[in-house]
Amino acid sequence: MAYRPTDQIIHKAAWLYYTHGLRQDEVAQRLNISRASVALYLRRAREAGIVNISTSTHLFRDDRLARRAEDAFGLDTVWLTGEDELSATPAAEIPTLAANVFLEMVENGDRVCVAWGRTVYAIADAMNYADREGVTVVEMCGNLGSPYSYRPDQCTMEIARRLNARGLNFYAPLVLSTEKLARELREEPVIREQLDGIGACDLALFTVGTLDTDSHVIKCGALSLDELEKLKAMGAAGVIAGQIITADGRLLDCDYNRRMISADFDAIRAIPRRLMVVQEDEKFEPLLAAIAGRFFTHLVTTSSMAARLVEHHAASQPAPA
Amino acid sequence: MAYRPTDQIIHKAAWLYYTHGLRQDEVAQRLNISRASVALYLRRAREAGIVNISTSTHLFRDDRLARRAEDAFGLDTVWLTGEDELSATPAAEIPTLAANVFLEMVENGDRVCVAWGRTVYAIADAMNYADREGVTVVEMCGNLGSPYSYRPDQCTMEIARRLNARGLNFYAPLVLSTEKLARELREEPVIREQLDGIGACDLALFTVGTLDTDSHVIKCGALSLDELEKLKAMGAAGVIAGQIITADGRLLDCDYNRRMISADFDAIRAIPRRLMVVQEDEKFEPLLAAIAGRFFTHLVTTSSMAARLVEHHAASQPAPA
DNA sequence: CATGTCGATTGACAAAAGTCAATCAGAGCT
DNA sequence: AGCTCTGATTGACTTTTGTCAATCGACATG
Repeated sequence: MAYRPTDQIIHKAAWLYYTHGLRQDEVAQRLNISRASVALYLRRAREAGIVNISTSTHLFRDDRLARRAEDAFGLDTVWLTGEDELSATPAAEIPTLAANVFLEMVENGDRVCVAWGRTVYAIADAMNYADREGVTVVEMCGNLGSPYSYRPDQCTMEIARRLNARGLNFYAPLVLSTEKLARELREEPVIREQLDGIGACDLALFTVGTLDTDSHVIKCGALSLDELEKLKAMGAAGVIAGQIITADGRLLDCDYNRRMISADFDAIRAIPRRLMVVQEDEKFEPLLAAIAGRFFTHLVTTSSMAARLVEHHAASQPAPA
Repeated sequence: MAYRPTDQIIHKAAWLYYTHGLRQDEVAQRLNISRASVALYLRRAREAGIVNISTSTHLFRDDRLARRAEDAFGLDTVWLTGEDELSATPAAEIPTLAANVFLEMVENGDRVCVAWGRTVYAIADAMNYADREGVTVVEMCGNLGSPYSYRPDQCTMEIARRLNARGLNFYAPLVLSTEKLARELREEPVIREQLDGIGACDLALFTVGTLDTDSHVIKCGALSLDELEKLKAMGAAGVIAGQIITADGRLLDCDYNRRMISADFDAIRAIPRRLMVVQEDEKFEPLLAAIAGRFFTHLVTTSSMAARLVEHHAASQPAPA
């Protein structure tokens, strides 16, 4: 909030250049500094979100397939990246698109809730700096040591930084060793408050996880391969905010879930706008489960995934009126 | 709404250039067009609001004087342009600043209400293109032939165009020749609906007018010099949406006002965010009247005007607690 | 069918912006 | 004071971007 001394001149340079359309040398002259400095300041201004450059994401929504997916699953909006010339590797485009969509969805004063994981981190990384006001970013679930280069709390903090927002971390691990401890921890006032705060959010950003051998929960060591197999036998189909769900989108009744500190599903569904981002083809089944559980209202994914979803939907619900 | 065929490629070029940070020649190569075309498309994208470049207006709010003005008059936010190096002619900076502030205030789905006049037209002219969704722009009052190069309805339409919004004009003149006719016209369903719609707006943009010999109402021929003198003798202090107000911000009880088709003052005050923009030093008295009538919640003006306002306030309300 | 018109497109050149090594200024330390 | 480190600033150079006259192509018209 409080501007550092040099921010004043950066701000002035940005105003003259971007708003008044002066050239860099004119700005330099006006502010009595070298043109090289102006160029530097302008980069700073863009990085700090003093200047916002955003590209409309309409293009990705103006797509037959996206509309059909919206209709099929009753979603507010679907954005798709195709295999066109926009990107060499379509999947890698997802985080960029998601970051832009997310930025368009955040409004001043919003309280937003983010999950964590590889995809969410990639989104944070691809996100532009923006100067929103009064935004708060909270975590959706407890933390976990991570095998990747990031930690869950860094995810939240990075997004908060990009949005010029306040970031609040969860002061709890994701999974505890006993159900009793989890229950007790959930009743701690600090934790209780954080859990209760999730339902009061305006916007959520999250993904659905797989239950493969190289899925997140396994890699983080939260779950052993043995346990995984047992859970799959019990009907585990995907992971939402750390919690295991069944194919019909309900919380799987198992010990693991009971040892968890994470958002209550009703709280998640109480958030009006919920953006789901799915990058990997392997997440087809988990995504179906997430749809069944009505976990999200907005979706960013690949065209091929959307095609599979729509096809599956048509097959399972034959002959509409 | 519906994109013309070439918009697709403009959109793609904008995405690759602004979001992915490719150079123009790389974009050209990727899309199989010449680099010159890319440069052209990018300009179009900026003009059409597919790409938004905006500069934060914080700089103009981070000002002691602005804060004092906010406190003194209970306003939400005040933005000031000073006599610094940002502009050769400080007053000419006002429309630019106001346009940027206004753009920051408009949110998707808003219904905004704009008055008309030289200042509002200058603001429309300085406004960037933006791609808001579901915005409606309505006029605040009836129309009048104008001695300047613009017409009231053009004001509304221009702002609508810049916001990619729907513009609705008032189907009535501002002043009629008899009170009876005005009353009858106000009861016409079309007009009634338009008048009623004003209170349902989310945001308003307007100015306060003077009552000098070269003021708007005179120049437009709505009022003769004789009438003007009489009205001033009756306590006329300024003009809000065509209507004459007294120094304490109330509607002046006169024949002229009764012949008017314009927004009801309570309807105006029912709009949650109301941006007042004042450029000319001569508008000091009218602005005081507008403050007294609590017509606005946000203000863009010059530092010198703000200084006079704050000084006046301090003098009239001595020794606060 | 030739001809005019209008917008889209391009190549070539001029203008503007980006970059980087070198320099400078100040803070902190011995 | 002298030294070192860090970050800001700049001049000189390179790369990228903006512009515009010329050309192309589709369509309408005499």
